[in-house]
Amino acid sequence: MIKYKDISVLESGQKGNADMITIKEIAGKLGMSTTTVSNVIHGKTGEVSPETTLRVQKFLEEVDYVPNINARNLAQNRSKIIGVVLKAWEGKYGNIFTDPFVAEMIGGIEKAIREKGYFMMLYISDDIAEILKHVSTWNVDGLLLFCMLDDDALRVKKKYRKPIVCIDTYIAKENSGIYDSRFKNVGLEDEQGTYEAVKYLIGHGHRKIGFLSDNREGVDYARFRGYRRALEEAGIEYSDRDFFLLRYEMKKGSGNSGAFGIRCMQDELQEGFDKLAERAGDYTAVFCCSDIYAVMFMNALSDRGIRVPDDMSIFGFDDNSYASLCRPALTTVHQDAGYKGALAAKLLIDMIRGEDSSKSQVTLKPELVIRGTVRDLRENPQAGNG
Amino acid sequence: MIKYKDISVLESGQKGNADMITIKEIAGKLGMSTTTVSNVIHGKTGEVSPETTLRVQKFLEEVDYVPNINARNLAQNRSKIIGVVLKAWEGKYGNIFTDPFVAEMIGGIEKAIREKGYFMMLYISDDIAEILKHVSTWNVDGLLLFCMLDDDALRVKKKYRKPIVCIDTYIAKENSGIYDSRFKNVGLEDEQGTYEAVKYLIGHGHRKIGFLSDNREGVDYARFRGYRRALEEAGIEYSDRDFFLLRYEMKKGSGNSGAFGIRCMQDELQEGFDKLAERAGDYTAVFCCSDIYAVMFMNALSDRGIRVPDDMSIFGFDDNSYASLCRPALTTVHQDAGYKGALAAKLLIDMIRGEDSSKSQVTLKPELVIRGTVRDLRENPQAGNG
DNA sequence: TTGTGCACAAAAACCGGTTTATGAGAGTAA
DNA sequence: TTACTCTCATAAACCGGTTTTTGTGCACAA
Repeated sequence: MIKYKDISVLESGQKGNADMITIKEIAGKLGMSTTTVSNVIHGKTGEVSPETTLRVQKFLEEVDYVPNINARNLAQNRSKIIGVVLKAWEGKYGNIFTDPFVAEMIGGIEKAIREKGYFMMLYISDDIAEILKHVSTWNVDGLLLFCMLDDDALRVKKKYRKPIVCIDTYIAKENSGIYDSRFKNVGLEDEQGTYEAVKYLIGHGHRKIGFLSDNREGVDYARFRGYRRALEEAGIEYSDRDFFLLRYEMKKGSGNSGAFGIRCMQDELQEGFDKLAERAGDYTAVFCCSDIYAVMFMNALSDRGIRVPDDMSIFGFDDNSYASLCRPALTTVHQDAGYKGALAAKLLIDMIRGEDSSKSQVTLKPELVIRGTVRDLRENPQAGNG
Repeated sequence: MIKYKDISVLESGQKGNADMITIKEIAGKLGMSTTTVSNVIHGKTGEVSPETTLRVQKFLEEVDYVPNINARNLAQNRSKIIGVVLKAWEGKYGNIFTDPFVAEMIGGIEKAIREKGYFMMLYISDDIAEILKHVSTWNVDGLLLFCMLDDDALRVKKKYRKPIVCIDTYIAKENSGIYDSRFKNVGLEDEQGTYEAVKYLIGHGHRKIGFLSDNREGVDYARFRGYRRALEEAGIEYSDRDFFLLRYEMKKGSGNSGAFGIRCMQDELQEGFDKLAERAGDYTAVFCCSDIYAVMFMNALSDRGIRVPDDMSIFGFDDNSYASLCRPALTTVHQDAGYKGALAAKLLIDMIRGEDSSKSQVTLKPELVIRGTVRDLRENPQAGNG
């Protein structure tokens, strides 16, 4: 009976979001077209006379006009939102943010995104199918992927048509062709960093050196290669027993049955370390793939009376806040998580803006940070080492 | 010359987001109206015949149709996004996420939001003006505020017309009227928790008890009241000297010049604790307003040879991951940050959905967690206390 | 006087969905 | 036969912006 238009005339535009004034209403009240108002909003001087511009600006200010972002995004086919996706289980040790490395990285990402005038949508899931489903609906301008292995990253790329930057994804050689103007990676020289760390241990007289991690993929595998290289170079033999593998299971009965390694439930991580600590006797040093694991391992050692660094030396990785706060402070491989995240975000936004920076991969360099958890076993330590 | 429509006819709808198929195109290819397709998508059986429904569903599957979220949001005037806003300086100790309490809370929030089918936009700023500016443009369905004092929360409420839940905002009595169906708060019995902690210290023979914090507002002020109450009850006098106040400055020269307290730059926090530790001699125990400060303070003590708990007892607050990982493990007041965040998110989404749960404030109860940093000073300790 | 170009503003198409109003045809009761 | 209801489908309005196209009036050159 009554049509939309009639109603809107009757109620003079009081529909929908009642307290939001629209550009049409403004144009109506000022007796001009929406184009003119829009032009003023976008600072298109030259299209509008100075007087009109001023009049519009004043009015906009008066009514505290805020554009409807959905309408704007629809018209411009963008969103100014960056999707940040972590592929992670809940509770490696609590939730993924509790890992100081992740926390620092997210902080760096958030800041970079914000400073570039974008916004950040954060999404965590272990289920790649779920991730794929959402990724295509979000309509975000770009994607930042973290904790994602080859296959998953490839699948996301196939599904999502806009720019993507991965952090710490190690694309296998056979897939390395996927890097293009729409897909980049920011990583770290994990292998080299670990190589130098283990070389440092060897240089300080260690020969029985364990390698501690919870997996054999991605970043940790790169670190493992560095470890192996350092051992080989020093003529030290490696056996699988030297791999302090801690497999934890999300749910009872899950987890692929690896040939070796300690198993534990995700919420009983410390128990897993306690068991690993039983094997410590044969070693003088253990390289740990993350600081947090290093700290938990140190606690397990200390609980059985093994002192660090007197009885056992520990090398960590990341140099996160735990490393400097724990006592003895941790000797570790430093990487700047915040910077890494920020860099990835910047690369992504450059891609979104079409300012493409030729580089398809950026690889940062780690640094050793010597603190108090490595003992010098040499009989005549050379000067300058400690 | 050539109008839009002509072009679209010529190119058969190949404009805009080239790889996105629209509902109109689908309707065209199936020879039906968009209404019908839309009805199928929304599961409005009863409106569409079973055969048509099936035919549409099959086709949607085939072309892997994904609705344009901006168009949908515009039409429905919603976004399915929750805005999570932290008012924080960068780098209290790194960035705000590095605080395990915040990290755990964000984790809880993210999970709750995701499980309810919403998405999370994260925004951090110390600048309330900037926050206000964005808050009104985002068009998110609801807002979760954290680290926000009275005034700021009120200003946000004034600017943003949809549901808001604050976490740990202590609305002063004169403003308590702001709680309504659009505004709630989730908090903790901070005063009571601290009261019990300090009472525990007193019960273990401590009389000279310091209170350590970096501010005198919000949550920390509530804790301070609990501390004072416990002292008073035990007839212990308090002087401002007992307040171990650590004021840190974001930029040189900023910071209101308080009457007392140690000052330091934000990136020299440990130095600040070192100075605070100089005053430790007069005390047998210090209650710290957060675990992270407790750990840093303990490190400062240990650096000057003061042993915990032998020479000095420490009580923390939060029971975050540092508390259990540091050695000696920290005696502290436990609160479940993840749960707190999740609860706030759930409350908010209930409000968005119109399922209002009468309660305008939810206050959780803390618990003491006794570990190894408090010494029993009594000459004849009663049985059952450690 | 007649173009021609320019500054400015308005009209209308468009983004891609959702939703209301309308209608056609079949079945049924009066 | 008429009227009414029901089912299924379509047309068209609508959300609130942006952007292209068109139009008008005026100055200036030919």
